[in-house]
Amino acid sequence: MRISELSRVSGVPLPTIKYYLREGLLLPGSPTAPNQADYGDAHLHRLRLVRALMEVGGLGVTAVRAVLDAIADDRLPMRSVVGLAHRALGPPSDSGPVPEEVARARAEVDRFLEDLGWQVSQEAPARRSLADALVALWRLGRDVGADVFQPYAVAADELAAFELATVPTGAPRAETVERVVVGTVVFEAALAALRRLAQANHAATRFGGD
Amino acid sequence: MRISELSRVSGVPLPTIKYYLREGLLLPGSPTAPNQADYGDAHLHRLRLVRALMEVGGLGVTAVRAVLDAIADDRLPMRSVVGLAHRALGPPSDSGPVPEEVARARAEVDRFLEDLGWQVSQEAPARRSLADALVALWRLGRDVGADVFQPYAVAADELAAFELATVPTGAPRAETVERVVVGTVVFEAALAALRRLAQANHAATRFGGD
DNA sequence: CGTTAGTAGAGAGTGCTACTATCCATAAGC
DNA sequence: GCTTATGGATAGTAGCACTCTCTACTAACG
Repeated sequence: MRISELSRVSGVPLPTIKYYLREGLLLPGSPTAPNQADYGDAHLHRLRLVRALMEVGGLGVTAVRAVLDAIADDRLPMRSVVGLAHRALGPPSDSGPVPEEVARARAEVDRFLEDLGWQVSQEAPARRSLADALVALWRLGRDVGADVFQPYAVAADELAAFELATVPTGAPRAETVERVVVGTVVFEAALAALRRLAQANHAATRFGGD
Repeated sequence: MRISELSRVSGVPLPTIKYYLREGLLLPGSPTAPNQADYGDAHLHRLRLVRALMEVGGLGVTAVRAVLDAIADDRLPMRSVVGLAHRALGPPSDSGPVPEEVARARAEVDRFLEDLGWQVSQEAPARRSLADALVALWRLGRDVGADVFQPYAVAADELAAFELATVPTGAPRAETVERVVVGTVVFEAALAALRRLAQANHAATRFGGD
């Protein structure tokens, strides 16, 4: 199929597809002439993957490229790919000195995770995200420890166990990797949406009169 | 305290505080002279609230303003405030015609929520977010119904019930409202982070050998 | 066979957002 | 009285995700 058909089928504007090609998010089609190239189902699938990561997951172009590169690299062991996807999703990295409050929160989060018995890389960006959430609570006057997250940790653990268990075992590597990455991104958005819906439901009964 | 002290204590750059004042995110201090004003603890707290919503929650300036206005408006019933906060967090709104696939996903999500017995406003933006997640799965070749979200809905329901139950009853309205809004935003980020950490933990055992 | 529409590739431009810099007149602090 | 800080306002910046425009072609249609 040609680029215009790819645009029509996917619903992505043609200039945007060209932009993705320039940015290396899409592989070039196989050229049939100096000014003509052919795109296949693989391109369509990849384009949809890109859009899902950007629109549902909120990733930027560079983050998407990082994820795609990790998926494509056959030498990487599976769990590194998950780690790389998390790195792309998470905050960029430390810039400048870390306030004392944040350092304290990170230490508390580290201890909390250790108490849970979770084996997580020390560099996982989600550690910092969690610490940032704790700092935000402190700054708003909530005098809490990392153990406020306990109920969330229990729920997250159950969900993660379920998710990883439903990943098929025998499938080819690339397929498995993509499935895990898509699951990470899409179900994160879904979980957030469901939590808000559940909140709205409970708020109706809790604050119904007021 | 003066603006420079507010900047020093909060860690927010002074020009940024001025910007927030211009944008109406912060109330002006009480003027002590034509070019001097005094800021109190309320300003500091509000500034921290703004930063938490932006940095942890990822809200934009306009969304933050909408949330703050909703909090401040005493006439609004409590559950409307929650709804407004959700509206600020969620996708902006429909622009242009809705693809048939999306309409189908929305219908399926609506039926799913009805089956759950949840009482949620038809306009809740989280409905659309959830439908978007479902569409993304479809486009990536996963032939699933809205019931893939079942385990997530169970977890979300438990968490929401717990969260709303821990809101103190007797507190002044403004305090309660802020607590609920902060909880929505901060614990959403925390839950996402914990899910990734739990995934990393389970991935280590699941894909340990590879 | 000619006309029209589509194509690859690449550089420049756009619109938006969250800041950031500069200016000025005035006021605080030593 | 001199340096530094302040409020208020206007203008400028950086980054991002596109989107436009241009050139030199070529495919498809009547």
